[in-house]
Amino acid sequence: MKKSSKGFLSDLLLSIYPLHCLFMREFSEKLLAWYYDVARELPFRVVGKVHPNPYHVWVSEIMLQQTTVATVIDYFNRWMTRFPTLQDLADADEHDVLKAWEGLGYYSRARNLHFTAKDLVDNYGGQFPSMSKELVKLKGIGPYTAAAISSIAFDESIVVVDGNVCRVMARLHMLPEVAKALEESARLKAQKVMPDHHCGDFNSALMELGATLCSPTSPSCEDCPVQEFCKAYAKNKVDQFPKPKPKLAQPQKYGKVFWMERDGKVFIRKRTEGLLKNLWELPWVEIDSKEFDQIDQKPVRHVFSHFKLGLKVIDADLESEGIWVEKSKLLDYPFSKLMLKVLGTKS
DNA sequence: CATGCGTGGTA
DNA sequence: TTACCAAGCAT
Repeated sequence: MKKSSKGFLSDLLLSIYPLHCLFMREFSEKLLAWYYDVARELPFRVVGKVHPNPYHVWVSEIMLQQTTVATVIDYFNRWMTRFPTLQDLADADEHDVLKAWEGLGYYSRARNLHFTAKDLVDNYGGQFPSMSKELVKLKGIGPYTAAAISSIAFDESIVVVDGNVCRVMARLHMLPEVAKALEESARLKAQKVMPDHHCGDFNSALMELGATLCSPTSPSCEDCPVQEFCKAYAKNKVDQFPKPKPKLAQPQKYGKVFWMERDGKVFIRKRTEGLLKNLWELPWVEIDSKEFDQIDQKPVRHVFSHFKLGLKVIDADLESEGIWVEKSKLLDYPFSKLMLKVLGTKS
């Protein structure tokens, strides 16, 4: 390399690279300092060092998908009592796994958790891979969860990109994208300020910031540890980021539930596919709003992720695929929240 | 890449 | 009451 070009490069690096480094370090250090100050004690979190138990991290991260911390805490504690180790989960019956998940929603998470526990025991020597690029191959583990496990339990320097991180990055850099495109922009921006160590803490800090100060509505910018880096704040446009994505209306559906009781036994059936797969239910069919209105019963209403459902319960006596269960044994079976509401009306 | 997949909290 | 949204993944 010629002397002149080397000098030019040196000048360039001296003028740009240190600035970038400085920004990176300042941002990360200020964010981490804030997090170490405000971090809550949680049964599935260890702050200040690498988490010693990948199984705990895995289970908690799966539970935390689209689910609030407050809801997860009790489920996590009960789960670890019921299935203390990966091996315990691998050895369990799916019935018991779904029962432990009952009420938490998105039940494929529980089915995949069980599947992957067996997969890890059978094919990975019961050990978790430490790299996110390996973890992501496991069923139920996507880019978010893979990065969460590898950073929190193995200190891999890879960012998690969830709704919080997308929102924080969208505001810091005034990112104009929405949905998938925003996720990729946010990933690039976040990875640039990702430190080499304390990676799990850094990721947790980013998410905690989004979950508390940098909230969707009425963020607390005055208390923000990284306010000085925020472009949207500087331009007084925090409320314009991230850009809202167009949403579609949720259809309303109706149904009638058949309450069948003989000799103290109640008829239930197991769902075998699709929505709420492998959970149990009282038999029911979808009906139109006209028939729904003609049934003189107080409706049970429930909101699913993509439609709303109203159900009315009628006494019936017919035959179909299913089993008869003692009323007192009904709750041994895993039901969705919807069915628990329906059962609640009959007790 | 858009859509299907639960539930609870909050404005 | 409605609308929105929360530490996503599979297909």
